[in-house]
Amino acid sequence: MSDHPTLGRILKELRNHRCWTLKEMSERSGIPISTLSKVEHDRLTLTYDKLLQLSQKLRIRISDLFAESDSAEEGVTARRSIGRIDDSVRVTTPNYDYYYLCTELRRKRMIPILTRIRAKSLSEFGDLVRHSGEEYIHVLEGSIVVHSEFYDPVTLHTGEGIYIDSNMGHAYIADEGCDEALVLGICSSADESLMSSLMNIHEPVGAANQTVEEVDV
Amino acid sequence: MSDHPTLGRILKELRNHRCWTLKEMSERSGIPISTLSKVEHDRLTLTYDKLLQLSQKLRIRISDLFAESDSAEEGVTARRSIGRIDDSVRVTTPNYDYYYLCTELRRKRMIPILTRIRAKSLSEFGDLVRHSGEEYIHVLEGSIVVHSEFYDPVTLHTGEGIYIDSNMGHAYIADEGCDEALVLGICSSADESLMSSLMNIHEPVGAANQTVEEVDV
DNA sequence: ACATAATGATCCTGATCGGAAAATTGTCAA
DNA sequence: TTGACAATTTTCCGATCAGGATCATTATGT
Repeated sequence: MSDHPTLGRILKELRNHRCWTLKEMSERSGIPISTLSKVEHDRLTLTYDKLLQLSQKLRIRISDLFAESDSAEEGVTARRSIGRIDDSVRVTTPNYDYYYLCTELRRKRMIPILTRIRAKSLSEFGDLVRHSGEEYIHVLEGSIVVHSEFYDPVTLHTGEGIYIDSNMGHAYIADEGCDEALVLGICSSADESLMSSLMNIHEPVGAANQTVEEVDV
Repeated sequence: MSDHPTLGRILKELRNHRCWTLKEMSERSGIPISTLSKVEHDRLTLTYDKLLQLSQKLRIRISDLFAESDSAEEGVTARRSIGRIDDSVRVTTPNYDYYYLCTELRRKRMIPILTRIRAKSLSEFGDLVRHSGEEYIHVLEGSIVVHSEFYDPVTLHTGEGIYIDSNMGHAYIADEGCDEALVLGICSSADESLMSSLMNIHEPVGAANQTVEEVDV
């Protein structure tokens, strides 16, 4: 069992490997010599910003600084999760009610979300939403109008869907004919990484008063 | 540019999405509430050891804490494709009728497929299907029975869904109560072109007599 | 009224971090 | 061998900050 090697050892090996002096490393990284020296002797550790600075100035992956055995997975997994709205995690925003499905599964490549659309006009909706990744939206009940940054609005009825790049501004609003609409959305989680998708996906930028509540968990 | 979100934002999004309170997160991570609160408000950052602690206690990978989008961040794309069954590509197999949606879009990360399920018994179905990737299946009409390699069969009714690792053997058959069932399936495409995914994904291995015909393309 | 959750305000101990001085190591000439 | 001398590394010190405890406040729901 190799314990986590210290940050000092990692930095020292990195520096030796590249045949740098402390001074050279200091100039490249923008971190003073004295600090680097102390880190290498485990008399000091670094904070978030310094680690980030090291990572991008020296072009190291963050995970290397933590000696993380990177993606070691891709074995035969056999996960299964049933998506029922009663077991979902509900997130309400002014425009949508989200029901996150299958939340018990971590690190999925896709995120299924049942969404009840309340907004009925673009002005009511506010700014277009944009985030990384892609998404497919399928209309389950009612009909919706899809507004987007680079296309004319289009109306989708029950049974129809749309696939879009999510970094294009977009907004789904309920069509005039119906009171509310229910859609199934699937968001690609950006880079096989659950977190980065959770970071960016489906958070209306600047939405102030979100309420988050669990339902039946 | 690299709009590096702050550590605070990242932690906050993480916590919100898992629907944890500060207290809960504190207990799980072993970091006191006051510290977490300050971090989330960007009044504080964390040092190496705390970041490591967060990573392993909460089972997050370090790179996620730094919002490191390892692989190249793509440019701004603005694709859009409407998925109507009339514009789909139809593929018939003994067990299923597939309607591939949004086929005009190449290189998508997900593949939406409307599927009409005809098989009504596992014996009639044949061997379980297995392929790479993950998939989410949502029942639109009727109800289905999901058979899989490592789980008991489960019945899904209209409005319910299931997320599975596709390399686990699986089969969807129409429930006895209904004649046919209609489901919306989304397959994660292992970042390959549409064609190769059409070739590999969702083809019962060894299915001999497939008919492929385009409808309204 | 009560409990829970989030935030803010203090206070404190110990750590980060950077500049500058001191110590170490190596090189070369007399 | 000895004494400059420079390059590299380490130590010292002060200003700032991490990080944890505690209490007060506000909002929300029961």
